[in-house]
Amino acid sequence: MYNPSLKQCHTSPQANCADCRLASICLPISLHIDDINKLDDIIQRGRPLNKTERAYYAGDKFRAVYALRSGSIKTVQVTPDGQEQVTGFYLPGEIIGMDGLAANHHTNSAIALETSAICEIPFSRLEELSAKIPNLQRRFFQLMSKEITQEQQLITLLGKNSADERIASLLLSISTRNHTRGLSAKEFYLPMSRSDMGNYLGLTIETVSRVLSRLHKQGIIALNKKHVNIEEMDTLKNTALVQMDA
Amino acid sequence: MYNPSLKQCHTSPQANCADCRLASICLPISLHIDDINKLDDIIQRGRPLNKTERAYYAGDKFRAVYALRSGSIKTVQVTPDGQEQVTGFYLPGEIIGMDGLAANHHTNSAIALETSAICEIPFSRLEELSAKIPNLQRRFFQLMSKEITQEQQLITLLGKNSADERIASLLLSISTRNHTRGLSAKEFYLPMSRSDMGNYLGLTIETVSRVLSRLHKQGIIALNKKHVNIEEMDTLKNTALVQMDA
DNA sequence: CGGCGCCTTGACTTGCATCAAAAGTAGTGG
DNA sequence: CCACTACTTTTGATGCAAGTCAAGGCGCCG
Repeated sequence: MYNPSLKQCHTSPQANCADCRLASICLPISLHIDDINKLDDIIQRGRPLNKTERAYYAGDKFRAVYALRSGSIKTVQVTPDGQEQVTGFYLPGEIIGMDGLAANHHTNSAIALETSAICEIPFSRLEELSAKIPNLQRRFFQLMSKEITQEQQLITLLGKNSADERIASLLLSISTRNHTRGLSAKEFYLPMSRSDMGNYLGLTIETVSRVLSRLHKQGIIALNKKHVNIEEMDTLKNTALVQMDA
Repeated sequence: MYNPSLKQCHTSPQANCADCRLASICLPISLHIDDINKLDDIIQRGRPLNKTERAYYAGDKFRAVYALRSGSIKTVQVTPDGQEQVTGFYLPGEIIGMDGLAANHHTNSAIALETSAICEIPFSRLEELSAKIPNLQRRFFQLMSKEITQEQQLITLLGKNSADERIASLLLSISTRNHTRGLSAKEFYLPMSRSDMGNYLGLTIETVSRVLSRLHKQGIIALNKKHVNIEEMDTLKNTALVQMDA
């Protein structure tokens, strides 16, 4: 069931962390209420991004990380020979921009897949605050570590798995992450194009389309453009072999 | 030129960070001398690992991260269906174990590829110290971010590049990392087996062997078992297209 | 010197890419 | 509201890079 309340979130830009429906999965996890308010003080909420607009560009000086409040975002790297590689898809409550820390400039661009709202968290302030709030420091270390382990799962997927397994894994990843957000694990929209899926999974657009059609014909998923309904969850999980988790 | 002094490093287990030849590329970068000594106080140096011994096992409770002092290490993930995926190769001065932070247990095993010495850095102490030394906190954030960006480069490599490009990229990665350590960029030993290389790059052992033979026949590299001499650096760089950096 | 891993090489197969074209969808302006 | 254009997706036919299967070589160690 597609939950339109998500769409509405970016219409209340003044919402603070303490009230935010996503607080339980976002940066503030495990913080005391007064620490949440301190965090809230440094967060900047701008106007929503329209589809194809960018939160930051590859090459931009690194100044902040961003929490996605609503919508969805892809991160994209440009290779030296000018090709684009999609490095991740992000859903509300997830943090983007941590790639910029190492070299002090972003190595990815973050592009909105639909109208999206983000909370900008200036990094220098976050650093100061982390030094004062041990749980926040710990939380941020954890978020980066989670990014690392997730990327390792993607590496495994790209290194070892067939086209069918890759697609099934991506569908299940989005399914479980939706579920974590109180949405349906069974029925959801894919915010990205076939081309983005293929790029992310190391497949051509034709292969993505063929695999999705096949899963549809086999009755494992119902598919209408970007709207997916997982009809046989167990079969899909068997196909995936590897569960990429949230 | 293979520099045997590297081999000797693990024979001086009492070395401290301030004296360590690797300090300029390891965790202590940009720390004041007294801060380095504080860091040094929490570091534990055990006996060297023999080949195939593990610094930690996947599933182990996360207690520490580890700086590699000498030798080389691979990190390996086990997929649900029992296959192994090599997720990284590590050289002296590099930090391993940051995968364990997110879930509070390691998701990889760290396996010595040859006799190797490591510095164990208990994480709870590192956290405390990071809160007191801003440069250390920053440095550790940077190391994790670097891990993220490097993995994204590997994802791109696996998603978009041919067998030749993957092998060339790995050779160049090891070359530049050796160079950073004051060793030759041109001539070096590959510490890992063909099987490890293939596993890491998403290729079969036969393909790795064929590509290396081809590079050899073309005169781009000289190859004797694990000993590599890059004869035509520019050609190799052209083959790689993408430079995976240190 | 014989057995066991690791690596190389060759012959054959196959999954996915490539090429091509048509159908579907969205956006724009008259 | 429809016509027109441009983009995305689907489907089909063909080709190729890398996988699989198989055999043999090399080095190491007891």
